[in-house]
Amino acid sequence: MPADSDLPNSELAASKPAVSKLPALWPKYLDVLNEEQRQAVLHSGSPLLILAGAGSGKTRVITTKIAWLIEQGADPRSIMAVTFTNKAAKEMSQRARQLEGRAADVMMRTFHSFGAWFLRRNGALAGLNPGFVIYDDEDAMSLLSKIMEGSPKGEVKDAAYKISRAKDYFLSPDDPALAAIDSREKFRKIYAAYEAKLAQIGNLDFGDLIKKPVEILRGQPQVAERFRARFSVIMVDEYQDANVAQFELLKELSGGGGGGYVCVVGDDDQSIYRFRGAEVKNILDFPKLFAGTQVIRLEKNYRSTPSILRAASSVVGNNKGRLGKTLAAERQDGKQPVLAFLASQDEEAAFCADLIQAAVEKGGDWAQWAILYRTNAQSLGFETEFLRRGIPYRVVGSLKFYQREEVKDALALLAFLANPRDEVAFRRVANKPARGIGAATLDKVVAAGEGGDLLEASRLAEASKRARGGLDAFAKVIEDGRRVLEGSGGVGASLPPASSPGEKGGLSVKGGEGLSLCVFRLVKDSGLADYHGAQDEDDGTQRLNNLQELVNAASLYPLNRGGLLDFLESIELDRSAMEGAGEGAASGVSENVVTLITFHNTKGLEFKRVVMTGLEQGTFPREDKSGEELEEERRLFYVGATRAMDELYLCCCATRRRFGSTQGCEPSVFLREIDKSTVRIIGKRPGGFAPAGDFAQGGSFALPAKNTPSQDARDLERLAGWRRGERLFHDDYGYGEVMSVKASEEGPAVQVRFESGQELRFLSEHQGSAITKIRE
DNA sequence: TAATCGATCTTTTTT
DNA sequence: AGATCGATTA
Repeated sequence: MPADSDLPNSELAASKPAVSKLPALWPKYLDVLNEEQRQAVLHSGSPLLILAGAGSGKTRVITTKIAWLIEQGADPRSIMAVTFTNKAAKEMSQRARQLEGRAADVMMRTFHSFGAWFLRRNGALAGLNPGFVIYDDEDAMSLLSKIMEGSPKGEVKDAAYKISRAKDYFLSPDDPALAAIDSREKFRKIYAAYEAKLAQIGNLDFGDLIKKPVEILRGQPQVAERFRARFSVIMVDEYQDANVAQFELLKELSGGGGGGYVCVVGDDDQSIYRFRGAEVKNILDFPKLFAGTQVIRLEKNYRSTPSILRAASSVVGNNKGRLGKTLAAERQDGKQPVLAFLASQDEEAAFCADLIQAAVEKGGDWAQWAILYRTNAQSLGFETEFLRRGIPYRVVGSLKFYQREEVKDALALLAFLANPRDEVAFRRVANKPARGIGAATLDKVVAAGEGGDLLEASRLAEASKRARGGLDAFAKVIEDGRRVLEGSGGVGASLPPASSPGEKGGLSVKGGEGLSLCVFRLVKDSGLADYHGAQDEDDGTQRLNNLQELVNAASLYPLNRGGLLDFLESIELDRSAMEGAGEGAASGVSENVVTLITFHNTKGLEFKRVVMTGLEQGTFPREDKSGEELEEERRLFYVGATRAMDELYLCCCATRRRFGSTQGCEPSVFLREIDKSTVRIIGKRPGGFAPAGDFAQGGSFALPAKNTPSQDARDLERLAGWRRGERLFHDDYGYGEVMSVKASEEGPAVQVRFESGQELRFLSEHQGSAITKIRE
């Protein structure tokens, strides 16, 4: 748990680390570091930029540095370490504590979590509602669609995206630079209206969690002073993913480098969040904006074998906009990376399952394996196959749980309880389950509320008799919930819920602990539990179970307003928070299971064995990415490949189901770019064939002996597995088309013309060759 | 106001 | 293929 007060630690804030005598353990901690790592740990004074390649011991450096600073006398509470993901924050905190127990008091959070923390304490100064609830993208969309009523969904989506980007770039509606995002006056107005509405409701979106703190720090010098005094050390991990607003926040908190000590760590080759505003420029320009910056490069890779590293580097090397690092492998070479051509995505799943099962039979752990894919949707095929074969797995961060309708509904009830001005939440649940409140009535209530308390408004607003009954019922649910929460309602408060907890309806409160009681009460009394429970009956879903999980998760929070806000915040900011919370399994402890994960989510992780799947044009890289976007995809490939310690597998399918129909795929450009000498190519490729004559380099060729000169063309084509006009991909020559199939002394031979214009003759039926058939 | 049936997309990636 | 959306109908 991070320190919870923002009071300055004046007496300690000033204590700058001074290199002096080392306590007993320290030689050990420092000895395991290489020269550059040690320099980075011991560095002090000027701003520091650590350019850390993949697997170069970045986290070790940061955590050791934190421990070192504490050891040197810095107050842990004066140190702030910011990351981008909760997972990274947790790991950093854990590892730092292993080195130095007092690191538990260091503020280690994500940027957004820090922003929320800051705003709860200082937002009131800027007229913000300290009881704000955080809107996710979906909530922001529904708010916007109300503002843009009548516009097609696509336009609303577009506007929502642009507003989000605008905030990433620290642009307000009145900023002239907003034109860089959308120059239309119409957009500026929409953005302004959205901001006004959000302010009136008193809630915040993700972008606000960064942007508002900057505005407060700029507008309220005394607050800025307090924070600069409080934090004398600020460290940022994964700095290549910082957006402009986050950079501004860093500047304000650190006093522009003139105040505390600033240390950022990043790798331009691993910048993969440009699409949401990350600016590699931040890392390139850091030395310019923080005067006197010292740069330390960590270029020794301790994670991967040389051939894995070479494969990864050969691809990312095709990018133009790079600082250019040369990562040196410190490990001995091991198993060559394998490039496998598969016939279909089903074979891909089977291939992965085969690999894993074979390895586990030889005594390996499931947990050594990770399956990587570009989009979350791809996890399904693997899940099905693994389930069938009994391979234990875990899908990381598919964030499905909080996107589920029933969970969003329950959260909306809580959000409305926390903030009765929350129009989005109100509209979502007021008539759920149906209480006879239609769209017209909802509008009436919102209008009557005039941006104020909608609970009050639902009591007072004019409505038809039927709608009146519905509104009263809804209001009662919320009022009861409030009474439970405040515990001050005398009679009503400590009383058991109207429907007693325990059995009925399948939903229960375990021991009636904490906030669970309130969540249970709301979900039950609103009728949501029964409503979704009925759905389960109909189509065998698990909605009630999901609601139960939510109720259980709430038990960790106290039954009061603060607990409610904390609960909602933790859910919005850390969607993985609930993983494993439900099954009662020992949470936290890593289980022995295979990891299914998107490329993006693997950042900062490592696995002994990694399978990169879906390496086809259109899947990875996605669609027609080009220019800077293609470079980002390439970096994503690099991130994925460098997660592997011992073994790396690359899969490319000849066909893939997309939108219902099966389509032929061409191999990813990344496979053309990859250094072929570092990978072993395999593939039970139907119709695959071997290069003939001069091109039959090495390898064991099982040439078909049969050769019947009398065969007609059709037989030959069947024998060869190729027809005239078919398209194919050759690892060395690229795309080509079959011109003819003829008999030869060595068996059926296929004449291929490549895009380059070059024509080559190949023999058919060969294993392990360099050609893939492209299926339409 | 709610339910039902076609038409129309859908898949980025995350805080 | 499946979900989602919107217009049409009860």
